[in-house]
Amino acid sequence: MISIMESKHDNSSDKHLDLPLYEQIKRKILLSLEQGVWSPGELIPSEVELANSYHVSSGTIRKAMDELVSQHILIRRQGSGTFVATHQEEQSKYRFLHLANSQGKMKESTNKILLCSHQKAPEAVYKAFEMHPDDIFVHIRRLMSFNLQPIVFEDIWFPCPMFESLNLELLQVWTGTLYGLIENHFGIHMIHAQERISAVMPTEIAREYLQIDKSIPVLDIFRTSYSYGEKPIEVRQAQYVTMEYHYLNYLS
Amino acid sequence: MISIMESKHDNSSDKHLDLPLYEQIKRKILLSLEQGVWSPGELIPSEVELANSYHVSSGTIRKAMDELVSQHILIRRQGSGTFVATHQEEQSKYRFLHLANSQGKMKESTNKILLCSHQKAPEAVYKAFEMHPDDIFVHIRRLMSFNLQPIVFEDIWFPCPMFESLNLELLQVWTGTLYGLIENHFGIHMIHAQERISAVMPTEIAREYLQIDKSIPVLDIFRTSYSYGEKPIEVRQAQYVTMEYHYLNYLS
DNA sequence: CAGTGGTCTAGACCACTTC
DNA sequence: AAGTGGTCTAGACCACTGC
Repeated sequence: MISIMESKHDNSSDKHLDLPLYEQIKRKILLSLEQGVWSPGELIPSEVELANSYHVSSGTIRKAMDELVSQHILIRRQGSGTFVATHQEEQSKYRFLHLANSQGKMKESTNKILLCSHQKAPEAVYKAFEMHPDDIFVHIRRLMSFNLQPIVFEDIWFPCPMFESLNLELLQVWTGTLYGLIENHFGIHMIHAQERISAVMPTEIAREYLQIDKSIPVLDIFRTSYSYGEKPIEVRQAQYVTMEYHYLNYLS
Repeated sequence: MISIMESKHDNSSDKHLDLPLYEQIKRKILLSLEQGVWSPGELIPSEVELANSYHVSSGTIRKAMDELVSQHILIRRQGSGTFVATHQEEQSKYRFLHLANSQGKMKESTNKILLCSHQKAPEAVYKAFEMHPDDIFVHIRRLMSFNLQPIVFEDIWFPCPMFESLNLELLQVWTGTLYGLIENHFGIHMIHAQERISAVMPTEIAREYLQIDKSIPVLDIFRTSYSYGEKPIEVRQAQYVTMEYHYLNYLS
């Protein structure tokens, strides 16, 4: 295997000596994204330009990009170019929301912000961030409804000081998705998340907003979301009413 | 775009005139798998052999196979060849079981078959197969335990007459996974599944086997599994105790 | 019409497995 | 040593977008 360092470049910080070229390039692109060289939605250099600047063939660039495209990190548009993926496109609006009724689809949704404050977080939250009990977080509480029926009640946590400026007014003015706002105001794009799902009896406050009887169990969904660097960016704990809608998951 | 039909072959039933070559080849391979030309675990022809027999370059064959490999339909082993994927490898034993405790992993599991009979199925089941109320199914009931703790109680349904010969003795003799048995005795490989998850109070029979109090809610997971032809092969309804273990899902 | 990504080819060389 | 998949190249031509 020929590394970029040995063969052409004089990039003395290159640590990927034994990795295939396309893997080295993939990591360089990811690093550029992590460092904000290209922002969500932005056009990145064309395949031939990248091939020239990395001194590899365009086939190698394509192989590196193929993987990033399949991970929804980049988006190719034939004739236009390759773009940094964003949560602000219509198609990815429900990418992380696995909810459907028995007919398979969702009706119009509405989002109501119930509160937004800066405060300490419960243990499960600060531990997910590997932070401390006294650290301050932005806490957002909201209610999602489908067809005017309340379905999801959730508490969302972002760490300070990074998200210090996130406040109620911003949230209420913004008309897109929450992840779209995070991209727009902080330049951070969520690329994947993990959800831990269990069945519980709803908390009293959730039950009140979800307008269900206290005998009705709900899904408890604890999500941790990650951006490019594999560091957690957001944690949320949601309760889903699953009488009409269900959590849908595809296994492959 | 040049189709195989127009250019080289005389395959008069080719309907993929406008698809790229690699897509046409991918479908031909899938069709061969569906028709049982190659069985689970079997070695398929090498890339150069396939390139010769389809009259395309090896790069095109690779592109077709890349997609099938990423869908876990084929497995490449450098130096040995390309094989039809199977559920009998250690790595795919838990491919469809998204269960983990807070430490992230599962202890040893044991499977107890509670019953296996041939009978009519409830509405949700025969409808998922687009069959009729009077149709007969193989019904399997089983209990999965982790670390001796009962966690999953499930009712599994396979349609007759295809699975007529599936019986209690077969199940009790078999030491691998259920999907491994299905591959071994029926030559059918499950490639993906859909799960619909909700929170419910356990049924009385489930509660008894899962040894939980009647105040404890459980996950209700309705799974439909598919083989190559996108026709449903198996339906199961499971109840998961989520006090120690949780349903884990990765979003991307 | 220039520039982009999408498809396809032909072939070199490497890494690995099997005999 | 022979055969397999894995990496990488150089270049042709097509389909699509935007000016």
